[in-house]
Amino acid sequence: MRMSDVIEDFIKELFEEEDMIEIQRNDLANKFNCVPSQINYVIATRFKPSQGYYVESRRGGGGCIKIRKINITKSNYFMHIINSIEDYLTGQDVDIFISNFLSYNMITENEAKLLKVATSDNVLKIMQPERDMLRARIFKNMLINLVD
Amino acid sequence: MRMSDVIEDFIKELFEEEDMIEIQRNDLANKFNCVPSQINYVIATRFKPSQGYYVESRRGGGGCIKIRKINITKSNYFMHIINSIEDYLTGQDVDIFISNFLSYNMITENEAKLLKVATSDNVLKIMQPERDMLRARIFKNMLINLVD
DNA sequence: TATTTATAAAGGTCAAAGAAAGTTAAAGTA
DNA sequence: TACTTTAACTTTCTTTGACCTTTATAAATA
Repeated sequence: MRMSDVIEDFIKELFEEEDMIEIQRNDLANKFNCVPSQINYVIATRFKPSQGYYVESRRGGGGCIKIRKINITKSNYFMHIINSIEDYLTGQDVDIFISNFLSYNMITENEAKLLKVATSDNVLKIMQPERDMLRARIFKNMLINLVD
Repeated sequence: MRMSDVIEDFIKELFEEEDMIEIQRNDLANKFNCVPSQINYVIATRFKPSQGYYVESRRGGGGCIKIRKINITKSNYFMHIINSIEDYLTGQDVDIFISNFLSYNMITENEAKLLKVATSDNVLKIMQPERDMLRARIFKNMLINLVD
């Protein structure tokens, strides 16, 4: 197992209790017997905002690195999306939503495929504008069921 | 016996215990005294998706190749169900299918909810017999996406 | 006492070296 | 001819180290 993965796991375990953790770069580097900049590497690659983490740090004596886990709860996120969808929805809109859900790890690959296919033109196969209307209903209702 | 066949057999033996295996290209090449790219050749010719395998890999230090074997019985089962569904499908039929899928652990709870809601009367809200027809299309197409 | 200066203690950046795996094309073989 | 083996080259990710910037604190000075 890569050193970076070990460090990543260690940091993620710290989040089990708290939403905001503080680490000291040199301490960590010491603990895992690596150079300090490897800690930066791990943070840069595994704790990006797109992965739901926000990092800030302070240098100098007593300095430290704070990592906050942005916990947009899944239900808040989905409810917001659901409310933002009007009565009609195009296939393109759906694609954009789904790729966002995936990049925020809100849904699984399988769930993505189900959302996509159940709202696809090929499957709905009815006239416009009823099709976009039906698509909106199906999509919204599916999302409601992903809110846990 | 060809080197490629030996390597193929070796990899297939690894699947006896697990559905997902991890190998290191250079290690394998070393073990069988061949060039690393021969491993790629074996994977490309013997572990294609059409042969029921799905491959992903990571480069760089500690990199590896993961091969997943898709569960044939599961896909057979789904394909059988899909083929057995005619042009029309009632909400009750759907309920029965879903509860079977769940009891055989073929799908997750979330997937079940998605299948259910995307085919429910409340959501489809169109006249019969078009409703049962649309339901059949949606349901079948969703299932197709759960195969593998 | 208040302000400046020096020093040490953090963390940051970036690029080179290293470690895998991927690609492709030529050569060999059945 | 089709499949296999080999090897050179490419891409991606990780590790390492040298050098930089910021901050806190203690010492020196006005």
